[in-house]
Amino acid sequence: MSKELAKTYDPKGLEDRLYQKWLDKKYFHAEVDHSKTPFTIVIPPPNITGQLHMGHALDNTMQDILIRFKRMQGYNTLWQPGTDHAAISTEVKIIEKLKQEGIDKYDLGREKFLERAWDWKREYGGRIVSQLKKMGSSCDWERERFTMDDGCNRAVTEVFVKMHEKGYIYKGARIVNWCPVCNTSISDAEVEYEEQAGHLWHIKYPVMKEDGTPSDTEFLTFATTRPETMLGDTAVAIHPEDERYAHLIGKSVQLPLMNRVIPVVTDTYVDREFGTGVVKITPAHDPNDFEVGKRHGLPIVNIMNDDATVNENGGKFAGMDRYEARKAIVEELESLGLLVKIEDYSHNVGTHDRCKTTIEPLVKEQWFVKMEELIKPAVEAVKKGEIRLVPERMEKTYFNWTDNIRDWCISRQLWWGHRIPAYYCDECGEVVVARKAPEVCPKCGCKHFAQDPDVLDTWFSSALWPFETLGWPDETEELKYFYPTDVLVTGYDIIFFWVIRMIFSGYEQMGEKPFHTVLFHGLMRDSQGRKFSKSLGNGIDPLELIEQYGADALRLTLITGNAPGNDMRFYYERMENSRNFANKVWNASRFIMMNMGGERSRAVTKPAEGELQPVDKWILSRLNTLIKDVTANMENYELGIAVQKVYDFIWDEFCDWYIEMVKPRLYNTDDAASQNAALWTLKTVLTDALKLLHPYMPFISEEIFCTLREMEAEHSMEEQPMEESIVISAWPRYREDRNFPKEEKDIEIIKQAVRAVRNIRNESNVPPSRRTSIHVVSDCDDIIRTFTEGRLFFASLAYANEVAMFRKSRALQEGEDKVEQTKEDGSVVKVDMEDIARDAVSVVVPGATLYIPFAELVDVAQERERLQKEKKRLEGELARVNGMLSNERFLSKAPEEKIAAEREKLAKYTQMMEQVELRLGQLKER
RNA sequence: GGGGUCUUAGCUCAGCUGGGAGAGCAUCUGCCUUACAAGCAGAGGGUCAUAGGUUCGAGCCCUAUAGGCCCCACCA
Repeated sequence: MSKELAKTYDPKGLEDRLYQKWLDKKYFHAEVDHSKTPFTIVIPPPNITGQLHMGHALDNTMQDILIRFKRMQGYNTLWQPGTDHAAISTEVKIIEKLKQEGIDKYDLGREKFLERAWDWKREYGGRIVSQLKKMGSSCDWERERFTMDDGCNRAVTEVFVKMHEKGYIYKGARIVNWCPVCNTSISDAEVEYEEQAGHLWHIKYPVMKEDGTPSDTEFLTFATTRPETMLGDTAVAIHPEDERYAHLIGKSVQLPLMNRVIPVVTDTYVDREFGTGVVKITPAHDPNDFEVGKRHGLPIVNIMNDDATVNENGGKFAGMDRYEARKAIVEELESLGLLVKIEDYSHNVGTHDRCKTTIEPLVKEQWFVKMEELIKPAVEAVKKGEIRLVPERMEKTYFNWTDNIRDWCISRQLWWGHRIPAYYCDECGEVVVARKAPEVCPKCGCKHFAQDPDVLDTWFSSALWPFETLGWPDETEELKYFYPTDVLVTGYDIIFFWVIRMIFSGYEQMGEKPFHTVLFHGLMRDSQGRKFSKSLGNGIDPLELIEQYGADALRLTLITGNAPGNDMRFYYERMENSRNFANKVWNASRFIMMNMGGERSRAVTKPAEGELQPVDKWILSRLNTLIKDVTANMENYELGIAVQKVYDFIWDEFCDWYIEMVKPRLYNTDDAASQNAALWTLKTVLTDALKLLHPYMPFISEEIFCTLREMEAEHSMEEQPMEESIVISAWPRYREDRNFPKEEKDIEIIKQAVRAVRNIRNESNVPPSRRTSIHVVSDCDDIIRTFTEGRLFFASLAYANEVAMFRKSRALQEGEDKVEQTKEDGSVVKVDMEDIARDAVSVVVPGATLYIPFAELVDVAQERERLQKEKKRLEGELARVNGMLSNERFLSKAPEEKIAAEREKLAKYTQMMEQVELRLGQLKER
């Protein structure tokens, strides 16, 4: 392996190589180890049909960041991976594929179909996994699971049987959401409501006379959005206190077209204000009507086949599609004079979230989970804070669902999935729910059983994911050690489908929460804020982005500038910026290594504290603060904020300031101790910065870390050797002995001074080639010392061609009137301080004033304007600070530090004001 | 109908417990300076949606209004 980094940063090759190394070294593998604290995340299992999309990329990046962070902190981390069989999605895909081959699902038969499904799983199930690896996900792949592997199958059966025994699972005829295209029932959560323009048909039914014949004059008029369901009407309802219809209570109406006589019932469900205050009741095809029907003992007339055509109960309309029938029925009613009017009406129509087909409410025998009791611990857990939702506002959404919970329809009329462990006796019809097929009917003793043909909702098995993947229902060591898991990371869009169901399942089966924190992220959108979708063709393939920019850049892009739970737009510009940052890190590292190794090979040793120069202490201190802040942010799941701080530190403070400040020391002096201190600081800061960056950008940080380590092994006398990989290195710790507040302050002042000089030069159009002399007057010893002894300051300015000479002077304070000035040819002359003051532009920085001769900065008018602006600003600041400090309530209430800070500001501003006024006075004199 | 959320620089968004308005991109100026032009040094640009309120002090807390987005809900 080469000891040097390649000339240019190129993530290609590098990333795959490192990932393979991590796998070989088994860094991601976790074993039960009671000497360490576990930290566990279970992956939201991607569908086997799936391909990596931006949502996965974001989701997995967040999880990987947390896992890598905790791993470095010394936790025994397990990121449990796996895939989901995705019952309906997969089944639809396979049916499509079969269709292309000209094969019909039903002709093929269940067994053959399942074979095809397993083939599919074997072929494509691994695809998403290899794509996750491309992202750098540090999952324990040796523990990969699948929701339909043997263990999960056992778990599902176990839960089903146990809950059935407890009475939590029951079978019953209920209104279910039926998808006529997918030919299955679906749960409430899978129904998506869509506003559609429709019509409101006003129809009237004749009231029955005493003699049993329909009246020609008296009618009950009502409105409906679905006239075709009238074929199944079994009553008409009015409000019990509606005086308009009081005389009709107990009477009947004739159901036209079917010539059925149906009763008029009273029910408070009817809203007197809406329409005519009359509602037709179709118990078989409307959830509300179903309830009304139950209350009044009305018959249930199902008029619809599973494919949404009218069945034999629909009389002459039998065989028609639901929309054809609607048309025919309206026409016929019109011809009978029973259609009053048609209004335009827009209303919410339920559609199936997978295929967008309008769902049909139907009465069906289905399996349900009774939610009332189950949900209680799940509600309590969040209320008591046992489970924390991040961001907190998700609790509202959570409770909104739990408060209005309805029984969960779990049976699906599909083939791909967990088959329901219910068996029906061929002879007597007895239902046996058991872990294994029964041999003998407990009721009639016969030996022939047929298993329920239905399978379970995908989410039934997903709900068990946090414990079934750890070995449940067996009491494995893993289960005892890793459960409850720690954090669940997922999008807020599946809070109902999955999060809540995992929580109540955890409490029900394990008697314990499945995780203590749920970290929600938002949805990824395109640059125009639209969802990524196939039909829009606006999808962006994360794999292509990785190919072009690298996984590190993609990860950084996804995590920056994003708050938990907020949607995020994707911009290529941001990818470029991330890649540029990676390049920056790469090059800074190259610079450091160039100086450590190669021809100028030096042994870097830990310097004595006295050998560290103020700038060294400054950057070490800044790093120390950074470590503290970033760690706190990450522990609080503020990943975007944390990485932003690392980014700013590396690019701004470390690269643009520290490295520049240190260059002259390395290039222009022979002071070995100083050089060593600089190199040691560079290396130390880089190493820790890389560690802070590693969870976000694992590949580049590892590559640099390892290269550095090799150099280190050769050149350093450091007592603590670097770890063999950054993956398993120790997270940097905040150290009191690396706090240098004084140096931090001093260097901040120097930075301000440098900026001020640059500014003036820039504003005054001083060409870079032009050298400028600057004289410093200061009452601050520290600054003078930094300016002089820490030559790096001059040098860095010189590097930027900003300062040629620089001499200390306390002339004004000391009463001296001459300062030394070194000319370019090296000769030293004495210059009158008064002359300098009069003929110079002054730059005021805290604790010092810099004078730049006018001769070199010509525009006096501009300078005056600038000073006046500055004066105005200072006046504002002073007013603010004075206001605060003269406020008694502030003084009594505000914390000491704050008051002290304000006092400091007051002093600072006052001093600055004096300088500005002085300078303005000088300018006038001229 | 209920709830959530957003409105901050030209664009997209950060801004953690109330105390000196930020980033990326875009624009303008000047630099090929021996890690990096995927770069460096600067500049311009904001009455933090509107109106009230609490507070010594509000982008941040409260109320109302306007507009956008999202979720939930059985008004036929």
